[in-house]
Amino acid sequence: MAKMGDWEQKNLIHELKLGMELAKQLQLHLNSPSSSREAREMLVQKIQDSYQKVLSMLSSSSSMVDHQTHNAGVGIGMSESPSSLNGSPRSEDSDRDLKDTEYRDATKKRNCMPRWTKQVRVNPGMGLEGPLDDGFSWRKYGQKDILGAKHPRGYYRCTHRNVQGCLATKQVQRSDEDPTIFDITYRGKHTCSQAPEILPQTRQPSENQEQNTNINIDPHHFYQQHQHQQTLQENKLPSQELLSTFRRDLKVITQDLDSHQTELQFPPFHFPSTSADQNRVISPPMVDSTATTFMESFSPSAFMPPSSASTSYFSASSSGVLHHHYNYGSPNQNLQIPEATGHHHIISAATSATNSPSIGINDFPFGNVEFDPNFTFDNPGFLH
DNA sequence: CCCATTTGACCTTG
DNA sequence: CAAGGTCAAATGGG
Repeated sequence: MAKMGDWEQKNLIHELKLGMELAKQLQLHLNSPSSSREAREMLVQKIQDSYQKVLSMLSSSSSMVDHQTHNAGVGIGMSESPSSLNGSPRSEDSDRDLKDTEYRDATKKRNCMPRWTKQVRVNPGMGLEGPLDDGFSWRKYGQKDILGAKHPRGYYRCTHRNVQGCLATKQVQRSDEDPTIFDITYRGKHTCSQAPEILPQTRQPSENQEQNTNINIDPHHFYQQHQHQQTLQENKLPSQELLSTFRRDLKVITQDLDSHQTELQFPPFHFPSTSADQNRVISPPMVDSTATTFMESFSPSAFMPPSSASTSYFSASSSGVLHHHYNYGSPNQNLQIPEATGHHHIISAATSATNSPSIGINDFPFGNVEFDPNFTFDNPGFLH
C-alpha cells in the first residue's frame, strides 16, 4: 500500500498538471473582469489543495507504516483478515462465543476504520426531498435517538455487505438547528464494486442507484456526461463520497480535494440559481474522475489529520455518479487505516431528485429528507 | 413473495 | 452504567 507505484506516480503527475491547469485558469480569471472574487478564491484554494495533495502523496509514500502504528496507538489492525467477517456476517444466534469474537473483531476493525464527516445541506427551495445520494447504495440497519439531539441518527451500511463484504457504513443525523443540514459520517471504505467505473456487471435496474456504469474514465467525457445528467436533474452527487474516500486514502492531507476537483475541468460554470448562498458555493457538477482515479490508486494508509481543518461547501445538484473502481490487490486493504481524521465538508444540496423509493419522514437517509416548506433559507454564515 | 425499513433488544465503549 | 452502535424479527411496500 505504501509504495508509490505507477499509479501513484501517475496520479502525482496528474495532480501536478491539474495544479498547473488551475493556475492557468486563475490567471484567466484575473484578467477577466467578469470573474467573481469567489471564483478566484476558489481557484486559489484548489491550487493549494492540489499542492497539498501532492505533498501528502509524497510523504505518504515514504512513511506510511509509521503513521499507522503511530496513530492513536491503534496498531492493530491491519493485518487481520476480515474475510471471516465478510464471508458470513454472522453466525447463527446459537454460538455465543463465535459470535462474540466475531463481533469483537469487527468492532476492533471498526475502530481503526477511517471515518470522516461531511455536512450536507439540503436546499429547501429545491427539490427537497432528495438530498443527495452519494452514489452508493445503502441499507438502513438501525436508528437511534441520540442524547441531546433532536433528531434520531440513522445507521446505514453498504447494501453489498453480505455479498462482497463491503464494510462501509455511514451515519446520518439531522442537525438540530438547521434541519436542512445533515451530518453524515462515513466509516470504512467501500470494497464493493458498487461504483464500478466500467463494470458492466449485472446491474439490476430495480435498484435505484446504480449509477455509474457507463461512465468513462476519461475526465472530459465524464464531465460531459455529467452536464448532461444535470439537466436531467436526477442524480446524486458523486464526488463527495469519492472525495472522502479519497482524502481518507491520502492520509495526510486531503483536505479539500473535493473542491478542487469540482471545478477543475469546468471553469466557467454558471448555475441557474442565483441565490446568494449558491454563489458562494461551488456549484459545478462535481465529479471528477480525477479524484476517482486518484483515490483508486491510493491505498489506504494512515492518515494524519491535516493541519488545518478543511471545509468545503458544495452545492450538490448534480448527479454524481462516480465510479471508482478499485484496484486494491485485496479488498481488505482498506481496513487498515488506523485512525480517523475528521474532515468536514458541507455540501449544499440543491436538489436532486431522488429515486429513492421511500421517503422517510423521520429519517433522512439520503434520499429522503423532508423539511419545512416554510423554511427560509438564508445563508447562515458558513464557516470560513 | 421479496426485500428494505422499522424497532426493541442486545452488545460495545468510555 | 449510560450512550451509542448493531442485530434481527417484525412490518410494510411494491
